[in-house]
Amino acid sequence: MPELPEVETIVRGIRPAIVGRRIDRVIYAAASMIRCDDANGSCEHDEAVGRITAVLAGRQVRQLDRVGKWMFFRLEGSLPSPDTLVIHLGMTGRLGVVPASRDLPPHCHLRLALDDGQEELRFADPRRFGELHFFDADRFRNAFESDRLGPDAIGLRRSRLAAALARTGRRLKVVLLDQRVIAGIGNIYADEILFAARLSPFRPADSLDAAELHRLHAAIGSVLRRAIRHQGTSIRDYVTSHGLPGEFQNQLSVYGRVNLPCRRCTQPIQLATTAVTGRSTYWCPTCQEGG
DNA sequence: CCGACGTCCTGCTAGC
DNA sequence: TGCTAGCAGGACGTCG
Repeated sequence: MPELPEVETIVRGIRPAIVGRRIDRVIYAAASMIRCDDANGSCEHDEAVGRITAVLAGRQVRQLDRVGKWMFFRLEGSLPSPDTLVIHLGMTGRLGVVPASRDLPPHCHLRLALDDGQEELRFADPRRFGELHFFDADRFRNAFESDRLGPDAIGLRRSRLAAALARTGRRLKVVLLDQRVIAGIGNIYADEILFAARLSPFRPADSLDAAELHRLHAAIGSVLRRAIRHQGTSIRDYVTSHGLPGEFQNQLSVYGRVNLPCRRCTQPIQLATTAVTGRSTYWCPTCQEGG
């Protein structure tokens, strides 16, 4: 589902509608989706719902950040450690600020009334792979981030990428998907990036020479930025925060193009399902070196 | 350290 | 037309 470009598109869409506004009240929060971390450790579900229901009401959203596929809603108050609401969209999550009068989507797990009650932030997720977290202090947010997230793929330094690749013999595709190494790349963009870099997904990460490393680093930036410009990739579930599909699915080089001619060399695109995490991997054996 | 595989869920679609 | 198996953009855990 949403990878970095889709989450970035949603963040850009929601930011003007939510930053600076007050959460009037928590209309609904699904117990099974919520976790929170505070000084007492991690609490889950029913207890978490009680906590966020009590704490979010009346708070202003000061900032909305993104790291990888995670969104961080920073709330004013309780300085010097603002509280943070964290949302991950999983595979099928949707997020938007909509008029409160609009019909509820199926599987809506979070509803926050904003300001005068005219609008709501809504999170819906049929498959429920998404996650909602709440932290009441920066140190919990920081611990969460350093536990699970590497540097964001946008703005990643080449030296940092080089160091991460040099220390493992895992296949390139697996490493690109590892959120602790680089945050934000998922199955679609891993394949697109490796095609753009002309590197086989099956290459060991520590086998790249300087030119190949340069190509990979450049491809990460260019593919993701291009996808953001096109509002992300809509294959089945993803829509922007305005409910519209993205456009990047029309620009894909390899993902979903099994047996179609490679746009570069016209040879058929290959699909591997079993190798590499059991997920589908699309690539061009002619253009991508070292399979 | 690494890869393979199972698990959490629901909904859509390809194929019989 | 109708049913069902298989598959899906993610992330985490376990096992060998």
